Amino acid sequence: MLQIQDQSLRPLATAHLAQTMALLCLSNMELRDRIQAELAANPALELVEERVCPNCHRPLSNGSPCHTCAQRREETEAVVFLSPRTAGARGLESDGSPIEREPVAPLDLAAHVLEQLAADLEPEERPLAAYILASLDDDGFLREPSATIAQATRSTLTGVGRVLQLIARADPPGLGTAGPREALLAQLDLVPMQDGRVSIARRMLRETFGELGRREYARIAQKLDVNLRHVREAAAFIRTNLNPYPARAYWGSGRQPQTPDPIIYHTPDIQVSFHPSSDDKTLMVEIFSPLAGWLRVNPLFRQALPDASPDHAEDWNQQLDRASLFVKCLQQRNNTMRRLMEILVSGQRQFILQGDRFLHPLTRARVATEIGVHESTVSRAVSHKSIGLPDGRIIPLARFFDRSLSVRDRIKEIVDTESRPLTDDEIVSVLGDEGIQVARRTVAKYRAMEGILPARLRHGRRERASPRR
DNA sequence: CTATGGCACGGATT
DNA sequence: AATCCGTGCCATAG
Repeated sequence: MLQIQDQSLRPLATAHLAQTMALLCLSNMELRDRIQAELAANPALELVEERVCPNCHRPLSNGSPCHTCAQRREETEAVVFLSPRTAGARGLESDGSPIEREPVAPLDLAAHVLEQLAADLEPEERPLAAYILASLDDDGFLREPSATIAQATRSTLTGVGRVLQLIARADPPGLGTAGPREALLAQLDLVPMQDGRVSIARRMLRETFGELGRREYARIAQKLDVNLRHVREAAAFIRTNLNPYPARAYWGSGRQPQTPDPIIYHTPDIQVSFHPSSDDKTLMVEIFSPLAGWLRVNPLFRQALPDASPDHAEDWNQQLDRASLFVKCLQQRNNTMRRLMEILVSGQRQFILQGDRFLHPLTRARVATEIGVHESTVSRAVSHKSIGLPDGRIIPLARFFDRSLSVRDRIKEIVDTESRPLTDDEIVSVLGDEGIQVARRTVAKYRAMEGILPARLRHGRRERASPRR
């Protein structure tokens, strides 16, 4: 008897493991879809929408985290818990990073561009150019199809095309294009140095624009059959050197501090913030749940089981097993995520609070031994997850394991504060003085990753302070 | 001649 | 086993 039970349990155990692994590498959004699919397919599974704390299952009055769970363990520096708040899709540009619309007065912009084009425009093209510039929206895009414009201004289609080309190449580059993608492409054509990074960037914009917006670099690398590192470099290049909304560009003295991440599609899977208790030393880490509510095996289904007709009994049993397995796997996933985050936030506290420079070197293998799981488990737990930091930034969880981030951050600062463009070799020695030993070639790579142009091309950029001359 | 990017290699990481 | 990362070497642009 026992033998039989044992044998029937063994495949269950491996199934358990396999499914836990499969669930572990899903992001919150993916997990939500997965759960919904399971709910639809399996009547034995039930979603209880009652608001309870996912940690202790005590009822919650409002939507806030369970305070008994969030507040216990006063002495620790971080509290990690599963949050009853759900992470769903969010509006394109709602909270988080307020996008300040800096409405460049359309007239000024138009005048500025017209001035530049004066030399290249045939006299009879001037009204056409003016018409186009006046039709741009706040972002600098042209919503009207060329044909309509040609009709309205009594010009030819080719004429419109020619003027559009000129406008797109004028000072805020990318004006008059159909959208962010086209604007970026137009700007890309103007980059002085056409190297591999630029051509990858171009392909990324052309073929995998959606993935780029979602930061799915791995998928892009796969689709384009390019090294992942090159994809990252190209993405960084786009981010720092191009502007998806041409009319919002400041070509003034102040860099563009508000451009970094205008495209945020999701809430993070995890959010770390300051604990609301009086001292602000304690961090609070919420692991968002994918759905509002919690899953369990439907008790009614279980009760009904003995009454099942013989031909259904088999099916029902199977569904029941499947449902309880699924619930267990989810619990396991939660457990692993919680332990992982405990290690991460306590080990990388400085990084979270003070920025990239303070990321300590950390490997997945070390974390794995620390929490006593296989390293591939850690790998899965970390992948495809994003985490929101107290300062509002949303970064991939995998960045906690980026070995070169702190050095790259330092290089960025060196370049930002340099009085004259420093060569890579000079940067090497500056870093050396600070005790950071890296090869010249490595500095070049990091520079590329950050989208920083080489010293020679860093000269007089961004000095167009005012449109007037 | 100098600064920099491409390629490729070996060791570490996943 | 596959992939990533730091580096050295070499070609090339300026």
